[in-house]
Amino acid sequence: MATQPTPDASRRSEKSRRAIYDAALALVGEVGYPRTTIEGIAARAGVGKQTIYRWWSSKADVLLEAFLDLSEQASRDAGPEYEFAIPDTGDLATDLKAVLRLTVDQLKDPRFEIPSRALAAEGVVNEQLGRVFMTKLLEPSLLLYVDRVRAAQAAGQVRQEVDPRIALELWVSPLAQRWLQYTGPISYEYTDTLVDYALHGIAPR
Amino acid sequence: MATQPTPDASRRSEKSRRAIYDAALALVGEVGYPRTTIEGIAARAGVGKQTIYRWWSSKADVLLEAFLDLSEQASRDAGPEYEFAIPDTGDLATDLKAVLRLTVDQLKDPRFEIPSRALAAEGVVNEQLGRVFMTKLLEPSLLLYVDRVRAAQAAGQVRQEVDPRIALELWVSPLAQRWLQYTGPISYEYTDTLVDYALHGIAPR
Amino acid sequence: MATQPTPDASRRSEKSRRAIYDAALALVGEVGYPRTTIEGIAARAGVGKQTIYRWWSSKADVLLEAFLDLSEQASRDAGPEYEFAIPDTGDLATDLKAVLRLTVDQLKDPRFEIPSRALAAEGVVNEQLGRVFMTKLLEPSLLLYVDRVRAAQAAGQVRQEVDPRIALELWVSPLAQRWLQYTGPISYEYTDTLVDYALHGIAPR
Amino acid sequence: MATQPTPDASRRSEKSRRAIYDAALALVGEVGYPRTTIEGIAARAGVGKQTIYRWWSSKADVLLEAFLDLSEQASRDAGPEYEFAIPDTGDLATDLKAVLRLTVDQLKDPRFEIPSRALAAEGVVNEQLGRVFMTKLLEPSLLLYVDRVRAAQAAGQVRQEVDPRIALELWVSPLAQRWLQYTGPISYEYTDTLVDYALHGIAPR
DNA sequence: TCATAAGCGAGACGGTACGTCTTGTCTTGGG
DNA sequence: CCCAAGACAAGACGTACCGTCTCGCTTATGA
Repeated sequence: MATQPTPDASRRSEKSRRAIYDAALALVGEVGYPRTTIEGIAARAGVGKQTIYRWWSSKADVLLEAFLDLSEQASRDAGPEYEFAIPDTGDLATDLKAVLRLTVDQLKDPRFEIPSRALAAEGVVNEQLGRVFMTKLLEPSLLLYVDRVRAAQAAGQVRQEVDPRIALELWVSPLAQRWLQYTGPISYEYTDTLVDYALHGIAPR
Repeated sequence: MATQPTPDASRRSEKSRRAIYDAALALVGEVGYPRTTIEGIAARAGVGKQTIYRWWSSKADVLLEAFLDLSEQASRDAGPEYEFAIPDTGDLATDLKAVLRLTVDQLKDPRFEIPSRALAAEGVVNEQLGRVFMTKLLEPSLLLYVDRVRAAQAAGQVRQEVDPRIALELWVSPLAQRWLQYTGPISYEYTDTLVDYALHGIAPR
Repeated sequence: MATQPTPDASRRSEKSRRAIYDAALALVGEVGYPRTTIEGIAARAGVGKQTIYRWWSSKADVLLEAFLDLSEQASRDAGPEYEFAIPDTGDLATDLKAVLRLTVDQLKDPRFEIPSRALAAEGVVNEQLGRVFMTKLLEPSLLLYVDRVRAAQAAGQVRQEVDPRIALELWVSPLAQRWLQYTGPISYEYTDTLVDYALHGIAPR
Repeated sequence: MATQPTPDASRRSEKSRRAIYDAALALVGEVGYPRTTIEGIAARAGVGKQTIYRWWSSKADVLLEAFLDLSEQASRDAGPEYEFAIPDTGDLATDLKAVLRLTVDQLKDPRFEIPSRALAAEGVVNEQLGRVFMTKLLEPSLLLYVDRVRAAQAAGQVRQEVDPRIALELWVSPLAQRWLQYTGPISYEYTDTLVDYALHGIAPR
């Protein structure tokens, strides 16, 4: 993410950065990722192209940071500890279903959908970006599930030998794939079902 | 005088089509999807650009057909009914683990990996292509799982009320996501674990 | 003047060439040579930039050909043998003065002045262009003087041992320098004087 | 807060000025005028760009002063009254031929040739610069010729009614044009011939 | 049998965007 | 308050591809 001869970050224009984030997100939302261009972002942000090339290495990179910034902002707006924690009512199924319903809502919020879909797509084909996308955006959310599953193990609601990192994929991945690859519709009923199958399996009990 | 709308398919050059498929797959493998261009495919195939534009609507479209063709070829080579059927030994867990191990191998075969990753990525961002990709490439494989799960239901190995279309996502989606989004390593042990969790859940039995 | 991989001249668009010539001359006239850009020419001509880069190697090259074309056109318009011939009334002084007066008029015609000044300037600093400019534009006119001086030698009006190629510089170069380098005003009186000095010298007769 | 309009010349860094002159002349010599950039001069001189923009208005302006400085230096080095005076042996032809031979040598000295050619070219197209170039560099030399011709008139070697300012163009301009526009080779023999033609004309005596 | 109309290779065309370079202005921190 | 350093908005550079458009050249009927 470093550029050619190491520009001096302390002199960086905060105003330009903000304008670039805003322009990038707006354009992706309006015309889609492929038709969003660096020239377009620069023009919309009222910024020279070089200012973009100085601080980012690619369109994907700009958008990734813009989206990261958007997420952080949303977190801050939502209040300190409140959001992005998984509730622990004592009943794992109930808690997972609740969180997944929120996730369904968020996946359908166009404010997030278009840029995150664009980034996910780019990450599929561009491994470097994919890994950053995973690390910075996905991983933190997944860790919350790991914690919740561990708590459930302590409470005797999940078997001790279960690997939480794999367990969470039983509900996260199906939802992710339906969303990303249009392999099926997304609904509260669907996520509820996923949680049930994940907890109890499909075999006769 | 209408040129584009109705090219006469009966006069189509089979040689050019083959050359285009080969060039497209070769280029995607060598330089990656984004740096594969229609001009490049045409030049490599020794074909005029118009010959590509006459028969396909986009780079993604060319690559999709090329990949479809490659898959069919592979099927034919592998023998008539042999491949792509899920075995039915009577034990669902055993059968699924076996098939998933084959899938793991195939995902790591570069012959398939690069083009299918490229198509999957494009499909994420381009809904129309995504749906074709889903319908033509994914769906047929998924249906095999549906059939196998139905058989298992008939044999009393899976609960009657389970929706096979959702059940299969318990093992297919986690694997797909790890592969597509680099969210974790892929191994036989991992897929075996997925099958176990899917069948019996993570809750105490 | 050849471009990268030898474009096929027979397929060249005459319309585009004309449009480029017109746009180039117009722009040089309106904003001057340094602020005339290839992008500007392309935009004004309604032409892709590549069409310019395909056929010309530089802005100077475009303008040179445009100006050459303009000159040829002017010649054709003026009638076959009529223009650009030096009259031969039998009196060298009279003939030279008449031609130089026409030259003075032409140097002051803005239609010619701006582009030819621009080309001359570029030719000063760019030897390759300078030589083409000399060969294609200046030389033909100078040869007319050579012929006229030779005729005068035959008529006994100029000494036999005089080199016509040098002689003509006695009136052409002073005029050229005043025009190019603003070293002095240009008038009929001035050119008349030049002819007198050139014929009879400045020493007492 | 007015920065540009009135820089305080008394605080000007002499070291920077010298470094800029040296860098400018060196770059023009090495890569030619068009590829000499203000950024390049600043970098080479170890100077901020603003230091150039503060004191000069353009690349041409920098180079003009640098060249002027170089000429003055050369004058000083050559001794007080010695150089740049036209000898007066009593014979105008002899004196002019001698001076022109020195001029020929100087025109071929690369130390002077590249920058002065660059300045001359810029002056052709940029009238303001052209006039400064004329006034500061050309005029002083031409005045020497005016003086010498006047002396010759007093001595009866040149006709009284001859305008010295025009007379000198008979030998200066042809030489200048051959040099600037590559219209012919430059040699001692050539300049000698020019002097002869200028003094006695080309008509039979 | 032979014109005739299609597909084809080639590649010029009008465009758009790329990533780089330079301009002239502005800002920061050091002396 | 000059200076070195360099970020900034602006915009031209020359290149790469896009998708459309002609050009001649097979080639394969169908009149």
